[in-house]
Amino acid sequence: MPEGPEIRRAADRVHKQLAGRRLEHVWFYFPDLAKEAASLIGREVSAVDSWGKALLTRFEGGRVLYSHNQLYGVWKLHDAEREPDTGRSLRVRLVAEGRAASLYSASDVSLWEESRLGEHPFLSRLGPDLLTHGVTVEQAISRLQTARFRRRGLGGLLLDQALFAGIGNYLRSEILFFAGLHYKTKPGDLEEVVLARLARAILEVTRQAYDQAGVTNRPDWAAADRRLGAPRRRWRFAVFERDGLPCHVCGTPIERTSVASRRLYYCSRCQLQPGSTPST
DNA sequence: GCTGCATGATGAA
DNA sequence: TCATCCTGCAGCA
Repeated sequence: MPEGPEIRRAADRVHKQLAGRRLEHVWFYFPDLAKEAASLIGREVSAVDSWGKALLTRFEGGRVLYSHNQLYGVWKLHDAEREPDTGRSLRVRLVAEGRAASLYSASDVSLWEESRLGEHPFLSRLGPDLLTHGVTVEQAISRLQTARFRRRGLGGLLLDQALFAGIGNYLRSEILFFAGLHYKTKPGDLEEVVLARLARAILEVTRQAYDQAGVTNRPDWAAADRRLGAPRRRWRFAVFERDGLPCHVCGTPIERTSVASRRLYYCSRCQLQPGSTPST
């Protein structure tokens, strides 16, 4: 569950499982944290939320557990008595009133004092979270026009967590496709109306990924692909991982390239390179 | 069994 | 921009 929307969904699930309940057992794989586990017993889990791809579990008394799943971490919810059947390595287990949440495989976990969370090396560099910080289209536009962002190509820029926290590699391709923009486009070169279209795509695609559990494809396109019996990875996205397949809008085969050392998918006809004119 | 790749991020150059 | 770390897994012997 790697990108922001999926981390948000994980946070929701852990929140529902533990929030308002008192911890009776805490286990950490990491030696530094293991020493502190006992100090959390008896505290209530006050809330679980996320900021970009970071998940924050907050405890009564101002303690916060930071965890980052990177590419492979996963939270599992279960009864305290029942060990989940997974071959993965357990990193964190929180048990409150018989209910448990276990984090597997993640390697970036740390415990913080709420008041010092601003000093966290990763969190301190994050831009606003598109889902939790209620970013508006107007705010997104003005952020894209900020001096330190406006001169950078969107392909690299969208992955920069300092712009907006939570956008990852599949959202990048999807957002650019729905905005009809090429990855080399720079926000500073865009007319107001196009910039607004980009800002809306950023917000809407991210919101849809959250609502639809990571499905960013347009519902009717996804339904059509699904009817053809395509596997999930083929109908989940509008362009991502669809290289060679026809664009849903114009039929041109989707292309794959590499931008900022990550794969990026786009339609060369719907997402024209800045300065080029459409061919007929 | 081994290799390469992954929805991520860092640090050196 | 590149190598590197983290871990799991798909694909291929």
